[in-house]
Amino acid sequence: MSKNHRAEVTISTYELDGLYFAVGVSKEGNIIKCSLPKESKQNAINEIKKTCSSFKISNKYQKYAKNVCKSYYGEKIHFNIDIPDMGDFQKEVLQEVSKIPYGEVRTYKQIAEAINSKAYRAVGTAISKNPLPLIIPCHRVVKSDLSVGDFFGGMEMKKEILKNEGICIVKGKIKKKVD
DNA sequence: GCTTTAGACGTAT
DNA sequence: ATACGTCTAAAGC
Repeated sequence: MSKNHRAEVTISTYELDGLYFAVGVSKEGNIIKCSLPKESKQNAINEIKKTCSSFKISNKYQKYAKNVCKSYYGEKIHFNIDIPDMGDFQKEVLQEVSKIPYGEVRTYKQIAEAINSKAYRAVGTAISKNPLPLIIPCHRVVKSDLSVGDFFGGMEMKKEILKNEGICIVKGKIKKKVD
């Protein structure tokens, strides 16, 4: 069978303090996948590789990887992204999630309601498949009782990211800001 | 407070 | 058709 004309993805990585971040960028220049911080460069790259059949590694988009890193450490970054090929429902969910402002959280229920659905669990499922953690801030989505909830990279990581954004967490629960 | 139970619904197999 | 999921609400301990 002839060839695989699947779009080629360029993978770039960035390292800080022993943590490796990777992004996969399409030909059009959109980030289509990013990894959470990993302990090795290879792990970070593998995370991207899994989602594409054709790729090359280059430092061309290192700045994007760096921005992902910055977001992890609580810097407010704007990315121009394009939510990739997925079902409508999933897309709506991710779009809604990407609207959550820096330093704030929403619950799964609120996300469901925002798109006129009662599918709370499906929202969780959709978010779990978020290809762009940190960029699409799924870490800002928490349970209705304000406990942190799950996360692809583990609850600890979710908590850390939220703290880096200045969100206060006490005993695993989001603490409303007092000002 | 914690655990179980049933409910709701998109997705993967 | 069946099972599962980053869930919720209600009920019982």
